[in-house]
Amino acid sequence: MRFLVIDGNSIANRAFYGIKILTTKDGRFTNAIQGFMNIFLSLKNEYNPDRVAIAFDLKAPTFRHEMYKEYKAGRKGMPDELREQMPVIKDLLRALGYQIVETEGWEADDILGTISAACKGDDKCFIATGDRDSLQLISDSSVVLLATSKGTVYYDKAKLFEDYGVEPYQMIELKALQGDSSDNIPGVPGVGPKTAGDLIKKYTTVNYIYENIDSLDIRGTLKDKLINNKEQALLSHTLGTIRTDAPIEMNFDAYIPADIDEQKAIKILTSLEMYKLIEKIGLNANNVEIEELKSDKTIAIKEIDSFSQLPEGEEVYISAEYDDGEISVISVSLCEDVYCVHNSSFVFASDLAHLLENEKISKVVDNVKLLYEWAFRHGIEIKGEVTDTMLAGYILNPMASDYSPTRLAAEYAAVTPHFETDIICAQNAAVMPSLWAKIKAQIEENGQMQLLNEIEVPFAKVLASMEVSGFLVDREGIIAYGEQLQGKIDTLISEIYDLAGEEFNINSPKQLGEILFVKLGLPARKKTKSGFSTSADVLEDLAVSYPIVEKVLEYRMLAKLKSTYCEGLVKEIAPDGRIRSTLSQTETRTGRISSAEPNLQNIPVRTPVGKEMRKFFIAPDGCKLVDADYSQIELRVLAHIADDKAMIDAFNNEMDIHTVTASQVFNMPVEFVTPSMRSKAKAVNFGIVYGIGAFSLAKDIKVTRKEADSYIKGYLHHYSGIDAYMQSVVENAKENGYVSTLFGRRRALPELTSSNFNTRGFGERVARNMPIQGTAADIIKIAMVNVYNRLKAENFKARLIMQVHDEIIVEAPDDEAPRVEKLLAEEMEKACSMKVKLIADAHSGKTWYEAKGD
DNA sequence: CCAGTCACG
DNA sequence: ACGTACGTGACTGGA
Repeated sequence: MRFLVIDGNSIANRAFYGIKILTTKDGRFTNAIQGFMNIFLSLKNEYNPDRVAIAFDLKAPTFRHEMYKEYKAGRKGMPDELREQMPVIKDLLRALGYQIVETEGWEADDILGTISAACKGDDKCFIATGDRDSLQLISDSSVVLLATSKGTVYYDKAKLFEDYGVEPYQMIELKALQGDSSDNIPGVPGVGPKTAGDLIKKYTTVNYIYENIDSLDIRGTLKDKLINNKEQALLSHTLGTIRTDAPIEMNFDAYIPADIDEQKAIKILTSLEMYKLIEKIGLNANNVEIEELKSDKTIAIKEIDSFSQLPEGEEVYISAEYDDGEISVISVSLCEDVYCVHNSSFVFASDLAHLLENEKISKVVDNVKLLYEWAFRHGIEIKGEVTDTMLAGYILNPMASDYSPTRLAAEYAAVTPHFETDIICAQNAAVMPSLWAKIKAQIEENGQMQLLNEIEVPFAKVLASMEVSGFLVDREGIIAYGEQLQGKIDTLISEIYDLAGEEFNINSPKQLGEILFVKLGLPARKKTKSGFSTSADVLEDLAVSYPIVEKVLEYRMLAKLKSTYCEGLVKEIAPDGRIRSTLSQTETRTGRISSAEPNLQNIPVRTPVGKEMRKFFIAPDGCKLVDADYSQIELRVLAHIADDKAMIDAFNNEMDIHTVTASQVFNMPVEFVTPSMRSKAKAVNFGIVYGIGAFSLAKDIKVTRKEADSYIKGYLHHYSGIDAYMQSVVENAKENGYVSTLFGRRRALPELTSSNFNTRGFGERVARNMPIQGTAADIIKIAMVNVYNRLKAENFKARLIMQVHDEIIVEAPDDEAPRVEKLLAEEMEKACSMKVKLIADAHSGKTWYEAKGD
């Protein structure tokens, strides 16, 4: 028999504090549930038990504690965010077929004790808990699986002896002497882990010590302390002893897991929005009847050979599966039935074109960017009204990671018909009509229809065109540069080894920390859980005094350039010499886009060596790159949203904002502002946008916290509109549960209701930042859609190829470049009219390096 | 698979 | 008393 017995309270606690905040859309906390299930499932998989019990405390004091409940009274109650999750964890475990064990007046660890004590011989007991108290339960038949912040640690007698040098039962003796503040067990004052360990290793038990106190080699103050606190020590011994006689079901066959109640489990998990977990447990939401969600309608999935068999309709729902950019199978729902066409005939594309180019048919697509890309590659234009469920899902909740129709249908409780198919895009198409009805209503209610149909959907087409275009690079140039870097890297490596006096892996922060701070004895500045911090801001301070540190920093910079940029980019170059990044429209929580495989939004620019990389991003022969970027878009947006007169005036008078800020923060005329003052003011401006604290600002610009604090005070005093805005945005967010941009994009902020100081602080900073970053993201999207449309309408050959948050890159024939520069700046500046005007600067050149202009 | 580090806005 | 700036993605080492 293999019995897994779990301290439910303790594991839930671990999970709650170990996982960052998670909530459902309507604000129910779920992080403890999620974490509990992750731990539970991995334990179950690893130890494959045939009996399982999950024990929970049942409030009222136990006998053991009743006598001494004053000692327990100091225990912190659990926070509400955790408390509300406990019943759900129990319900879920029951639905999955496991026994919950709780007995009035007994704590979970007594239940663990009772079960483990009954396991003898071949009956093995696996005790899972986050509480070291339970280590006393270890025996030849019982082991403890201790959940820690770093994972689960397996404790048997040997491991316990290794760590504590005592037998399991002696854990009680240790605790009786050293006490446990978290449990309000007093122990003997002045005796800590060290003394307690020594005493118990030598004399085995507390009783033995007291019975022989005068004949033992214990003297001085220690002896006095022991004698004076004898009663307290014996009391602590009793308090620390886990009982093994809890009145629970002792016929262990009762703990054999029962069958899963699929209906119930899926219902619970769906309401928790834990779709991944449904799969992980091996359930399939689609195969299960969820009465409330299923309509009585049955639809057919019809696999047809040709689009000519498709009935006519005015609104179709489209989901496709792609294989390397080509559609392999596409499903079209006309509300009634789903028609599924495999790409098996040479007329597939032209047949599909008839559907897509028919402007009388409106299309609801599940990922319109991919369809636009397919259409671009086939020279097809999608006509008629187009909208997208994925983008709609993102607008409603940018915190999700999966926007597939089946997942969204579960999230939005769409009424789905009965259907049966293994084809993914058919499953998607089948749920799309009801899903679209649901989310459309929600989008309308939120006033986000414009955001969806006039910004995001048209923007998807722009992104598609950029992805199809790609960015031309100089492959040979990158390779040559990489070799050049390698030469310097090799030199640095040998110099570093010389200075260190041995060879080691410089890339390993662990080994590097060991060399620098232990072997060479450099002054270590604390940091990180797992050892010394070797991050750049720590090393920079040391670099002036220690050549090896300077070399390490240089090594790091070059190694990064070589591995991430030279090697990483070369791998991604297509046969036509172009790099095609994936641009995601639903990745960020603020409305920005993200670029991946490769990321072209973080190509070096801040250092001269790094900036060289941009010389390899080029325009083809006869073309130029035109690059335009916004000047201070986020601060301008902030000035507008906060309606801050001083900042608005500064911008509208075309002042340098950092200099103006410096003159205010340092209280002097602009002409006396020094570069160092300007750079500090710049840091304050950035900090303000991020929701700043004095501590972090001080760290960033290396001034005292007090000074940093006075900068911020001066800033908010002068820019009083911003001061007022920063307060009101948080207040409103607390009231509404979300923040939003000028264009109605929202981000929910469940963190604001947290009782945890850090979590709440994070929520407040996000509340201050998201409307700014998000509005700027909205504006550049609008600009890009307008640029795209104008380039097309005015018959330019120029095409958009990249976006880097406040910067747009276009590839244009030489003769178009000057006009494109103008067009770009113009569209960017008029994308949004605010109290502050927007400024965009455009430049062109043969390479990205040249086109950057500064 | 995560933590540490570092590239960008 | 405590931890401390927003948003991303890629690479490396090591559990």
